[in-house]
Amino acid sequence: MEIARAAAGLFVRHGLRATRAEDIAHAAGVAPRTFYRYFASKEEAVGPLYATGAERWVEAVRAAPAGVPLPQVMEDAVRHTLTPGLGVSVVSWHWVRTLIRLAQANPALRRVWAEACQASERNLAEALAERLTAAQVSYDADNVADRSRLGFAAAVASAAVRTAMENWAAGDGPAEGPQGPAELAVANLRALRDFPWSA
Amino acid sequence: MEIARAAAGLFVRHGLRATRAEDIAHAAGVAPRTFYRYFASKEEAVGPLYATGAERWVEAVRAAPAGVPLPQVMEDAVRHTLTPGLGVSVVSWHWVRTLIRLAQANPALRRVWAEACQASERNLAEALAERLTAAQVSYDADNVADRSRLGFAAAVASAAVRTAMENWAAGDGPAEGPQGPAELAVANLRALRDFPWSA
DNA sequence: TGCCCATGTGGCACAATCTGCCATCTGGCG
DNA sequence: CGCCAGATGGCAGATTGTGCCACATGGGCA
Repeated sequence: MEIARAAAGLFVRHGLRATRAEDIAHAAGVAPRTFYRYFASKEEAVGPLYATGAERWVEAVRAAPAGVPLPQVMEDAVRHTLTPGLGVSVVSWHWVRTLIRLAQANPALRRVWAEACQASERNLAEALAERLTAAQVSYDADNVADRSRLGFAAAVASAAVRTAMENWAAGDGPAEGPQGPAELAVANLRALRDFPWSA
Repeated sequence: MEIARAAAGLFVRHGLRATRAEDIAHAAGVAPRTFYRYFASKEEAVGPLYATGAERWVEAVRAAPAGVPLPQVMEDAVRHTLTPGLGVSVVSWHWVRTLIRLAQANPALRRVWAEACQASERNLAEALAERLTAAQVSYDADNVADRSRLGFAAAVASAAVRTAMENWAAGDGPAEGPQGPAELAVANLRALRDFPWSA
C-alpha cells in the first residue's frame, strides 16, 4: 500500500507525534478524506506493513502439501519468509526493525502491531483447520474444546514467530545467522517438538 | 477503576459508537479533561478491566513458592484466577464475556484487548525471569537467544489463557465445568507438558 | 499557625481527528 | 451515447485530544 509506505517514512523521519494524518495523505498523493476511507487513524496506516510479512508466512503454511508434517511445514515457512533475500529484500529488514521498535515505544502503534499479530493468528487458525480436515483428522468446529485447542495451536505457532521478531528487533543483531529472526523463530518451533498439534 | 466501569456500562447499554468520551466522564463523575488524563481515547477506558484479570494471574504465578514446578504453578494460578467465585465474583463473568465479545466485534476495542494481553505477557516474562534466577538456572538477560526463549515461554503461557478466554467468551457455555475458561486453559497448559520452560 | 510544595482536578482554547453528505471523475457495458 | 458502479475529493461540523493555567487538598516543616 502506497499510503502505508508514506506513513512509515514520515513516522521514522519526523516522529509519530509530529506527523498529521493530513501530512500522510499529502505525501501519498491523496486527499485527507481519501486517507480516512482506508484507515481509521494515522497509526493504522502502517498496519498493512505489519500484516504483509505475517500474511506471507501463513500463505506459505497454507500452500504446503498435505503430506509434510506440520512442524516441518512451519519451519520451512519460517525460513522461506524470514530469511533476508528470500521473502523480503535485504534493505527492507532495516525498515521492519525500525517499525517494530516504533511500535514498542508507542502505545497506539503497539496496539496496531498487537492487532496485526492476532489477525494473522486467526488467519493461521483457519489454515490449520483446513489442514486438519484435509488430513481427515477428527475436528468438530462446533465443539468449544476443539476450537480452543486449534486456536491455541495457532496462537503458539504465531507467538514463535512474533517473539522472535520482537526480540530480534529490540537488539542490534544481524538479520541473518543464528541471531537472525529466522533462526530465533526456528529455535522456538523446535522447543515445541512434542506439542500435540492435532490432538 | 471507576471510570472503566462507567465506560463498560455505557458501551454495553448504548453501544461504542453512541457513547462519547464526555458521556463516560460525566457518568464517572469527573470532568472530560480529567478523563483524558487517564485515557488517550474512549476505547482505552475499558483497558483496566481487560488487564485486571491477567494481572491477577501473573501475580499468582509470581507469588508461588520457588520449589513447585512451573507447569503446576501455572495450572494452580489458572484455577485460582479463572474459577468463578475464587478470583472474580460470579456475576462479573457475565461482564467479562460481554466485554470480550465487544472487543471481537470492534476493531478499536480489539486493539485494546490485544495490547492488554501483550502487556500481561511482558509482565509474565518478567516473573518467569525472576523464577529462573531464583532457581539459579543459567539465564543471560543480555543474550538474544535467551531473551527470545524466555519471551516465547511467556507468550505460550499467556496464549493458553487468552485463547481459552476468547473461545469461552465466543460461545454460550457456562463459566464453570469442563467448558469453562479455567478448564479450557488447563487443557491448553496440559498440551505443553513437554515444553522446555527453562532450557 | 503560616508557608511551601506535590498531586490531582477543572476550565478554556485550540489543534487534530473523524464522519456524513454531496459533487466529480473514471471505466465498463449495453 | 447513456447509464451505472466504484473510487475520489471538497466541505461542514461533531468529536476527540492536548497545552496551559488556575484552584483545591493535604502533608511536611520552620
